[in-house]
Amino acid sequence: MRMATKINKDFRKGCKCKKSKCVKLYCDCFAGEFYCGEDCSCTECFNRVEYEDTVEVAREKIKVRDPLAFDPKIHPVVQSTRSHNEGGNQVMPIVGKHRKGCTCKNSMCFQLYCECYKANVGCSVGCRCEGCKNGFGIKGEYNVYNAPQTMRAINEKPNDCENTKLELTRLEFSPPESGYLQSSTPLTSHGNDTSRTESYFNPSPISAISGVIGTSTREFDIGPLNQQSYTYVDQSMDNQLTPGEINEMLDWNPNETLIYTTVNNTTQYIK
DNA sequence: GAGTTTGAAACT
DNA sequence: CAGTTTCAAACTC
Ligand SMILES: [Zn+2]
Ligand SMILES: [Zn+2]
Ligand SMILES: [Zn+2]
Ligand SMILES: [Zn+2]
Ligand SMILES: [Zn+2]
Ligand SMILES: [Zn+2]
Repeated sequence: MRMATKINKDFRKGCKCKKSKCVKLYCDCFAGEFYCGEDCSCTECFNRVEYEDTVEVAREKIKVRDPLAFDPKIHPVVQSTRSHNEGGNQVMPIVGKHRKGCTCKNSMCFQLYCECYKANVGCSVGCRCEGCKNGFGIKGEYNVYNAPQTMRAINEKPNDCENTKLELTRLEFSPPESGYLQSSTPLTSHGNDTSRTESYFNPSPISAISGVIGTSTREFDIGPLNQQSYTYVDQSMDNQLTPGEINEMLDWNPNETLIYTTVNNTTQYIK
């Protein structure tokens, strides 16, 4: 099964390293396991194919110190799900968490100095930032960007929709404090096109007022064992209200239980 | 472009 | 681990 390919728009702009010789993690090219290219204006660069042995030694040395050094820094957070076929489930990571978290002291996490902000993700429990003002999610604040990792998707038929093609995907998770949140999105059938754009509903109360916050375009593939896989072509966040602003508008208290369903594009609060 | 600020990476 | 230094990018002017 092929893994999803991330397309980073700012990908590979070229480094300007002077002292690291581009064989330390200071160099973004090296850190991303890329050789330096034409766009780089580095000095005494060893991060080139002709020095591949040197590069390999340098990589291994760093891996001894930290085996995860070259792993992705941003881990996806499952925040939306939709059924695609009988019993099938596709989950889409839109947002993520920084693996280590940041340690910002003076930039308040709203400048590109902050690795979380730079990666378009909110600060999470792993961050040790001070005075966090990360617009994607403030550390400790309960919002979709700080979504807990314990999430599961449950597909079921709504009570009075037995004879329809409607199916509900219920996303459940336990908020950090207490409470219980449910979100439902109606099943939609899909055609034979291999590339398409889908909209996803946020599992938090954000969907109650703004609906779509993220879109993705992806290409489907049928791999060995008839497994469905896909490659991301593009992802974007449309609604740029911060989670904090949205939660404030909703007067949403994470300690309260909120249950609602969305059927035929109508949101109904159960209580 | 030069100089400053910043926080991750590297080092002790 | 913690404290310090090094480093390249982000930022400012
Ligand atoms: Zn470099
Ligand atoms: Zn480079
Ligand atoms: Zn280089
Ligand atoms: Zn930060
Ligand atoms: Zn952070
Ligand atoms: Zn922060």
